[in-house]
Amino acid sequence: MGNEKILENKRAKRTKLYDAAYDLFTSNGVHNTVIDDIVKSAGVAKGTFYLYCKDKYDLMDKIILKKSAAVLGSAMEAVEKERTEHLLGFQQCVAFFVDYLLDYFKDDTKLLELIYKNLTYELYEKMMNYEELDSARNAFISNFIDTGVNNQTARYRLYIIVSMVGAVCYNSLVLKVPYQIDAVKPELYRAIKQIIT
Amino acid sequence: MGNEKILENKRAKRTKLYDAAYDLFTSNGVHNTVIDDIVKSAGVAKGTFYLYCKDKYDLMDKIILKKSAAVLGSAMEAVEKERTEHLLGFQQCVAFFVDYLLDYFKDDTKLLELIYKNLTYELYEKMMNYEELDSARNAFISNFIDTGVNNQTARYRLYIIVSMVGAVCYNSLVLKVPYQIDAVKPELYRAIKQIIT
Amino acid sequence: MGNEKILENKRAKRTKLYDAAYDLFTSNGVHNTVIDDIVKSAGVAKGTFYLYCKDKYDLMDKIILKKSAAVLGSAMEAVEKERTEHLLGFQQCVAFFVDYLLDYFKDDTKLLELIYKNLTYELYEKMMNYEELDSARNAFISNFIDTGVNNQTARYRLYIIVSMVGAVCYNSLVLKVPYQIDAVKPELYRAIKQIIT
Amino acid sequence: MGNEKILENKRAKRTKLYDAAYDLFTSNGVHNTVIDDIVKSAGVAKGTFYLYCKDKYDLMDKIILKKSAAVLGSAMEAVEKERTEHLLGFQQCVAFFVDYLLDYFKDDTKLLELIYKNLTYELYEKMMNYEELDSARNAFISNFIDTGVNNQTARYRLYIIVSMVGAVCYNSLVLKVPYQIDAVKPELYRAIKQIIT
DNA sequence: CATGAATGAGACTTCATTCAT
DNA sequence: TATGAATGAAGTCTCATTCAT
Repeated sequence: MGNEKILENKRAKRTKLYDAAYDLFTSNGVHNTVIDDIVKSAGVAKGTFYLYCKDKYDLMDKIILKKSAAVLGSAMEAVEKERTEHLLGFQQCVAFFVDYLLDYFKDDTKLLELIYKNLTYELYEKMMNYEELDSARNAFISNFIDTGVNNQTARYRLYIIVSMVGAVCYNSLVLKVPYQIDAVKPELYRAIKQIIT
Repeated sequence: MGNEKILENKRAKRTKLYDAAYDLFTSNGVHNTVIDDIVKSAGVAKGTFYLYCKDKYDLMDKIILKKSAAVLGSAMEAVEKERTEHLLGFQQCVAFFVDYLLDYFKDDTKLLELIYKNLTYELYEKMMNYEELDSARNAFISNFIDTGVNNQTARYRLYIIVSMVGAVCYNSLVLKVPYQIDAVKPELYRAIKQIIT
Repeated sequence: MGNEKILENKRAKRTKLYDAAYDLFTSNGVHNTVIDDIVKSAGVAKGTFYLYCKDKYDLMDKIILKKSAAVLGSAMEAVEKERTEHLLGFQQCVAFFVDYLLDYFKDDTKLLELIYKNLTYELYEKMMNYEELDSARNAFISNFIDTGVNNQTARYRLYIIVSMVGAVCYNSLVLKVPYQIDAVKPELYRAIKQIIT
Repeated sequence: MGNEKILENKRAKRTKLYDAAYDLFTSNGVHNTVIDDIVKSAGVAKGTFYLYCKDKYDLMDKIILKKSAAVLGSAMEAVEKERTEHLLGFQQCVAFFVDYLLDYFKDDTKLLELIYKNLTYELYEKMMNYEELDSARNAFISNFIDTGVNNQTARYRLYIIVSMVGAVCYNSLVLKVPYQIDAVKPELYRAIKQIIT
């Protein structure tokens, strides 16, 4: 029945809004993007915007959440595939994971910037409630524990590694100071290895 | 002559503007502070603002620069004092330096937030041109080299450490996720030590 | 046949719309009630609203008309019952009538407000075309004439009394200034009596 | 100095806004007047509006207050002049006062409508705090007391008279139903006299 | 008849910037 | 220099109404 068509239409509208907003947010910044830009670019009426989001920042949060989950999800998938195919050990898995993200964000520094600049407590909490991520983190932690550290320590070290990698990525890829990512990479891997060991 | 007094007056106005803006930026965020708030709080007329700054973000940059330099300067001074008084080794100096900043920002998370959220390429470059910081960094690097690494490697490791400490500080002190700074601190110091070694 | 059921359904929808709108109009004011509120509260679709009313103010008029007629009708009924049961004289009838309305609106000031604030020429005319009210007024007038005044004078005095009672009610019950209705009541009755005499 | 000119300018702007708004409010109704109409009609920029009022209803309140005070003030002045010139008694003063207002609003029914439709508790309170009105009311009350009633009773009767006159005025002049003011006037005066006596 | 997603005109409000004094 | 009233472009958000299903 027609219900199907309507739902399809709604999905299309939402997608158009998300895509348009994503492009504008990453190209011009959230602050410099106005709702008029978004709806014009999406080809919908202004009122339609408010059927799908409370305001600009609500839309931004949703986009960041969606994109982050997508990136992390594909990274985790890639790690898992590599691990089973090539029987990677824990350190190799971590290195591969970091490598994957570095490569990804190298080609999409704008997304990294969007996420990094707009991460808030609330957004972080929401992100952590994504079950897929949770399972990945647990896998990470349990592998870590196998190396002989206790659970809490493993969690702290993971946190430190993630913070470090994120910050280096952001500085080198987005701010582009003071060193290019490729130059720092060997030392970054060494640091990770040192922390894990 | 009166010239002196006029200059004194101007300096006072500028100071009032800076102080008012700093309080508002850190309390309510840069985005939520309008120029009217600043001039009202500073007790000067709106037009006066434009005699001293190009716009809100120009003022913000100047404030961040000034405050950052002040914090880093006092940290470096403290390290130097401690070093000569207690004959600290390199690792101890680094630990003391990090400790100083952690303590400082624990009591002033708002400044950390202001700096972190608004750091740009341009601002970073300007900050690096402060000679005082430069000399400190050089001292750091040369100490580092004494441990046996080459100059470039030392610079990369310093960069990684600074990024890591900054990110952990920001996450734990400003976003307050996922762990409190005091809980992570031992592992953070261990990570620094591992990277230095 | 199903025709019956359809009509029943329509009546139910209309009733739901009226009831929902009445509650919202009296709780939040007509101005602050939007059509979305009404249809949501009534549990019907937005388009349905336009099958039953031209717009918000059309619905308001209908509601005011219906409610006013109901209140006046029950007041008149009560007077008539009292009159035949206790053989009330003219002045007593008037006092009883006013008393009835005062009591009624004391418990439903919101309705009084709705009526008073939105009474227009058109609405007044429509209200006067309700035959029940007409017959009541005629009874009133003829009783009045029996006291010795001519028809036109009776009508003027009735008009003055109604205006006076309405205004005092509105001020004391809705605006609640400057005096409470119970305090003024004795003087109000005295005034009515003086005008009738 | 130039200060004078600036103040003069401000006063002119305020006056232009008030006058434009008054004309629009009375011609088209408050609801149908938008801020754009007001500023266009006043020949000022939209932002200027917000230098002088919080919003449309704030401006309305101020206008009602100002106009009401002006009308009541001139009525009171006229009564006083008449009283001293022709040695009017209390009843004659009341009649003259009512007559004055009736005449005034006959030529300016729009103002009466504006006041009546938008009178609120808050506005009423503010109006009562105008000292000029207060002194007039006190004169009225004390004259009333001279006729032998106690203070509270005098106040109640005054309140009833004001309500009655106001309602009859409004109905007859604004709604124009059911009788013209000139036809009802004799009975209205009789009613006042009866209440006073 | 009933639905509710979509529309877009239009209302309100803010605020960086200017400029006459 | 210093002032602060005035500006008006630019933004946010609402909501009555339509119409395809």
